[in-house]
Amino acid sequence: MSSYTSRLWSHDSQPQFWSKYQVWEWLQQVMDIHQIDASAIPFQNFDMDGHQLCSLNYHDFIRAAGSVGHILYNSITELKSGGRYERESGSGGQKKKTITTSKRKAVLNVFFQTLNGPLVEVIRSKNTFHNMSVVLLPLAFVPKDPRGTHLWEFIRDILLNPERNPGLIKWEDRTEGVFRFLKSEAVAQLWGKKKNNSSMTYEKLSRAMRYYYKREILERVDGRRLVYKFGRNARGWRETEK
DNA sequence: GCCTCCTTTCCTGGTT
DNA sequence: GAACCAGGAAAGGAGG
Repeated sequence: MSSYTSRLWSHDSQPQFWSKYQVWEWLQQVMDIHQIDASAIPFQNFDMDGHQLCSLNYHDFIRAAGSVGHILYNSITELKSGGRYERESGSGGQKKKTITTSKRKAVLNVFFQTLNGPLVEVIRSKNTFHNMSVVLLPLAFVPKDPRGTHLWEFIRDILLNPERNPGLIKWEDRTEGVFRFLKSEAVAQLWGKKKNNSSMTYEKLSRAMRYYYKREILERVDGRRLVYKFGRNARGWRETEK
């Protein structure tokens, strides 16, 4: 009785009463169980709550999710009938995934925004699901950190939305993720404003940036002042993620 | 209350 | 000399 699926779906409300978020949870669940690549599911077609989801017929699912549609349809049909959805034991003998309640709760802290936005890679780590994996999701589906936006995300968002904050930071090499601060103190002030810290300076901000080197969110760019580069653990800045 | 994470602050020393 | 870079150390704040 500790399986991920039974924990998730046995005590939750009927799918008819799911929120949008719970629909997303369910999609995640099906992806996990069936080892489906997230890119195979067009999430934008499932921007709906449980009531709307349950009103879809088989053909709607095929239209919305293509080859994965029948899996989703079977899943939701089982859940609507009050059953627990679990993957039938296949020839591969794959183990069912498990997740603890506390981790589940961490996921439930996520909230929804609108569905417009680029696709970004999301690392599922100990704060979400038990296994480290990477999935591609619409930005609006990305779990928000309860602590708020991280500095590197703040920087990334300025780069991705230059019209909002023109002339602060610019790409030096878009494909490589290299960028340069044009107005370092102005960026620091903006960051400070966001954090309600009027004493923020570029000196302090840059120290925080340097901590990202170790975590490979940023990479060093030797010999160039005010120049940084996104590292392998920075997500959502690549054009291909849109 | 303790722990972890993510900064924030201060600092020293080096480089441009 | 100013601005920036690098990184150690300690502390703060928030969530789990």
